[in-house]
Amino acid sequence: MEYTHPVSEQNPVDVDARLLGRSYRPGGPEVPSSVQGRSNQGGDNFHLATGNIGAPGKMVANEPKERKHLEATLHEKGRLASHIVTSPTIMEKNDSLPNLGMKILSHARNASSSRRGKVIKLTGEDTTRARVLDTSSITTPASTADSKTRFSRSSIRDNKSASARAAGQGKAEPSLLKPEKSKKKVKELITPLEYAKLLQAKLAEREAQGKRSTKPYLRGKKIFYCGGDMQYASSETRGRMDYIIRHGGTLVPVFDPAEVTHIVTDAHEKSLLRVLGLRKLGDIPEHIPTVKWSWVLSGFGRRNGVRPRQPKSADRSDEKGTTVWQDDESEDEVMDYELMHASFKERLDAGPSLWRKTDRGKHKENPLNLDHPTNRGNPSGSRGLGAAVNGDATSKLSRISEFTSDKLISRDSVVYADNTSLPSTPQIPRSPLDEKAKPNRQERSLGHVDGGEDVDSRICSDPLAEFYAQARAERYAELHDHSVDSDSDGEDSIQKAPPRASHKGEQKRGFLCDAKGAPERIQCINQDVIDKLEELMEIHKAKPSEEDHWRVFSYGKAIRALRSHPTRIRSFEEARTVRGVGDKTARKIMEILETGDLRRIAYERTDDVGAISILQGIYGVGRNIAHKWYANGCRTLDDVQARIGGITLTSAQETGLKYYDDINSRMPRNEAAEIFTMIKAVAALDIDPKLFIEIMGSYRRGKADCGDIDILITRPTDDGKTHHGNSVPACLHYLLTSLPQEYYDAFYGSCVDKALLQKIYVFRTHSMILK
DNA sequence: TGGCTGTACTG
DNA sequence: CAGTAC
DNA sequence: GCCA
Repeated sequence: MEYTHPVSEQNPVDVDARLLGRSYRPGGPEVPSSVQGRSNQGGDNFHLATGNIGAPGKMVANEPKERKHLEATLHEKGRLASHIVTSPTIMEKNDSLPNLGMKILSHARNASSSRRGKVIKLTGEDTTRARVLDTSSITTPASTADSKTRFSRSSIRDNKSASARAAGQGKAEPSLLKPEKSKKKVKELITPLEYAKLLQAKLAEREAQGKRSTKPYLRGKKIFYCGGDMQYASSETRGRMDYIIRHGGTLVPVFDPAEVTHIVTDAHEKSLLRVLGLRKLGDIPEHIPTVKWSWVLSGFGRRNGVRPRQPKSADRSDEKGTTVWQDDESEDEVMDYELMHASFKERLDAGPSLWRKTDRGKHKENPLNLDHPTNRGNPSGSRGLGAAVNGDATSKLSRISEFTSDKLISRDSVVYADNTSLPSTPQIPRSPLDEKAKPNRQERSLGHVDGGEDVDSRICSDPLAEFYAQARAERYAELHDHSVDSDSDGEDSIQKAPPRASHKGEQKRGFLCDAKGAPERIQCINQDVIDKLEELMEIHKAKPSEEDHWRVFSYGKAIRALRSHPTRIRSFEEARTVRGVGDKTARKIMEILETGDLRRIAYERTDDVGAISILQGIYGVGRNIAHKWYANGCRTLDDVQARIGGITLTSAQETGLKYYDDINSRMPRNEAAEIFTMIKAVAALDIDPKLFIEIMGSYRRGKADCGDIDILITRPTDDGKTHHGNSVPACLHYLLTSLPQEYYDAFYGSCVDKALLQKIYVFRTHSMILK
């Protein structure tokens, strides 16, 4: 059977299907219907047979002069960092599988993506360009670190200590029951319940007399107080009960969920539960917060009408060193948020939720308002500490991948256009990339890597142009199929807008990268909510506990679901309908909708979070290592570099540190294309012209920027050669080692084990997982 | 109440 | 085996 | 933190 190139023009191959491993059986020409169904014309002739690949000599032998250019350019580009990714999953492990996969991470910062030449003829014309590699090594993201760390628990502590002071004063005040003080001897015997009743009675009496408490900031709070033990009220307990009454609170002697608004206790969980007659904390109704005594005190001496707020970042105190509070609505909100004084972490969120309170109409019609300040910008990628992807490179890109939005496929319908809208004129290569005049070599038929110099035969700005239509089709398909998957890049923040989405008279576009020019549009309708939840999730990522770990898991799920939620969420109930959003998250969502903020974020953002996040940003450093290092005194990348605390790094971590910024940042799409093109050329020129090498992953899915470059390598076997033996591994090895040293370092040296090369691995991109 | 994707490399 | 990455 |  004759080998037909997989991506021949008439037959855009379904790479996904191929990767799924069903399509290619050694020696088996038949193509599963699944593949046929998805490939344009049904007859996918691509198959792989066993045999042997070309002589090793061939793979290393030639050293075309172009190669030097490539290397020089690659080098110059300062691209780097990565590892081979093996993704075993798809098929039963099968050594005969022909696919190799590798990922190249890259960084975007220096991307002088405007310059682009023919694949082969990259001249050294701009050697003056900054060599990022040299400068990018250890960059302490001081600003980031700073802003992250400074906003910390200290503010909470401040509150607490203030509270403590207030507590002293509170206790110092004369007892409400002073007259009864005479029964001093008996006081040891009074139970809290009795004492509470006594106090209430006294209060009623006083009120009957028209006396009023001076600062009744606790008015309306129906408090069940639980001291350490409930046998007898200690003097402390009595003092506190006293205090509560004095400040307008209501002491509820017997716990009644229907009446009590707050449970105040500093006791242990067990004591409280015993007193309440409950078995676990979860049995306490959600609407009743369990708070520490410090919460009660938090309103002491506070100016009325002013609510404390977790001061934001740097400007949290003025010159006088006093904390700047921010005014907020209600008069009665003069106390700390309950969650700031939660007695039990498990019940942090318990309490009267804001949105219920405000249901009473206090709030403006805000909830339905769509124009919340969308804190856009840093997509807070999982590692979000790296240099931000520069937006202008990305925006420049927006034009590269335009194509008609009509139904998929026919590759001839793929057009390139400038920023004016476009008819299908396959002739206008006006990509910014081409500004410097070098039309990129572009084979229409993707797989063709004929070592020849057929450069220039095609003009196209994007090596993968052919795939756009298909990718677009995939997206389109996704739209009609709700099994939305996430993107492991964490980059899937694109809204899956209907393909028709037109905007400002601009051409309809199919990819998010195309839409990049219309930033406000590509965001989800619930973007503000998502941002906040993501922020909280990022914080939890830096926490050590299992609990937090799963919380992150959960938030992630909820956030993904929210992204594809088509409508603006306006009610708790609606939020709950989203898969993955439970009661807690729904409440958080409502809080965000109503206030634009999420108090829990401030609460969780403790001192260590910022530093831990930074440490975790190092490739090879996860939760545990990060905390270990933190405990050893490391706070910054410099600390790590200095091996503060005597920490040791694995080789992967060293590399991760060295290329911190690179790994943590994304490159604009065209840069990925550039690198890929070079790699592809190396593969063709130096290794084997028959190699089928294609770019996958986020690039293929049309993202505007890429965190890495996913590459699929395989080889047709129509010539009877195989992937077995040393050949393919050698190919890969050669490919890798042909990269400039810097690449090799990070890319190969650190993360790749030789063992990897002993086998043939399969790489799959995320988009394939689901179907 | 237990489970949360699943696999492979490093040390 | 624990830790990490994808 | 969610879900079955």
